[in-house]
Amino acid sequence: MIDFKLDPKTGAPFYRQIIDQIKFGIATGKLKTGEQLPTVRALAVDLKVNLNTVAKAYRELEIQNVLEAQQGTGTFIGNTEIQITEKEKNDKLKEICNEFSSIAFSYGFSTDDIINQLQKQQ
Amino acid sequence: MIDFKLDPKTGAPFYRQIIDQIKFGIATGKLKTGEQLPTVRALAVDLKVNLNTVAKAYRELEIQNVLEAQQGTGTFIGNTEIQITEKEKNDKLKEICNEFSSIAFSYGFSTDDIINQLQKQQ
DNA sequence: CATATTGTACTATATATATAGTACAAATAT
DNA sequence: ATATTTGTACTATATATATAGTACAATATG
Repeated sequence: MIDFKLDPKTGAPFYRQIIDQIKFGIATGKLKTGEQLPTVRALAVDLKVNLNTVAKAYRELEIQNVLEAQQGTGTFIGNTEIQITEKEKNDKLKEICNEFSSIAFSYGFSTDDIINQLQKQQ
Repeated sequence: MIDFKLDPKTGAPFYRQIIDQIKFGIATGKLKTGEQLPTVRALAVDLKVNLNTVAKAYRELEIQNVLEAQQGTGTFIGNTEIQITEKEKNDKLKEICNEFSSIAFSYGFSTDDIINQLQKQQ
């Protein structure tokens, strides 16, 4: 289970921070297919936010087929495998990398800084 | 001069992203004391945001004694040294990389995919 | 069966953010 | 002097975010 944390300083909306952490949790293997997430009410209490804020995050991820929600039971990590072509994948990767390196550059970081950090993360 | 960039997807307010980039620019030596920033109108056009949004960022930084504004002339980097610790710099890089990789992961890319693409870009 | 739990769906309200438009004061340029 | 540029200061409006409160439907539990 993820140790959810909200940071008001970033300016990023709470519901988006929740979304991010779930996605990252799945990506890094901390959250696995079929695993149950905290209930909307439990996570709301835990993070000291409103029930609606958690529900919004879960709803958004359900629309993206990342989560599967069952009324009366709970919300679970889905089993999403999206089929896309190699070219589409590569274009997307380029797009993401371009966007993020330009952001990192605007903060004065170099490509090497990014690469070093990414290697530490894995 | 900084190459300002705004990212709507992060959820961080534009004015705060501008503040952040100026502070980092000073901290990393890209912006030096006495240097003139773009006029509020010029930067607003450049970033495709409202004049008020840039003005808000500049105003905030003037209150913090980071910038000095002179009506009719322009806005300049003040002489107060911004101390950004290595830890703060590293945290920012981590934050960017986390956001970066979580998005890339949600598209099915691995850290190696990202690193390879970044190295191609260089 | 009845009850509790869980996700869902509303309304209402408050605050923050961003835009649009306008206007003015101070400094500069012509 | 006059006009332009620049920062500043408003009003008004729209949207996004978050909270509070309430209620309901589907499922699980006793």
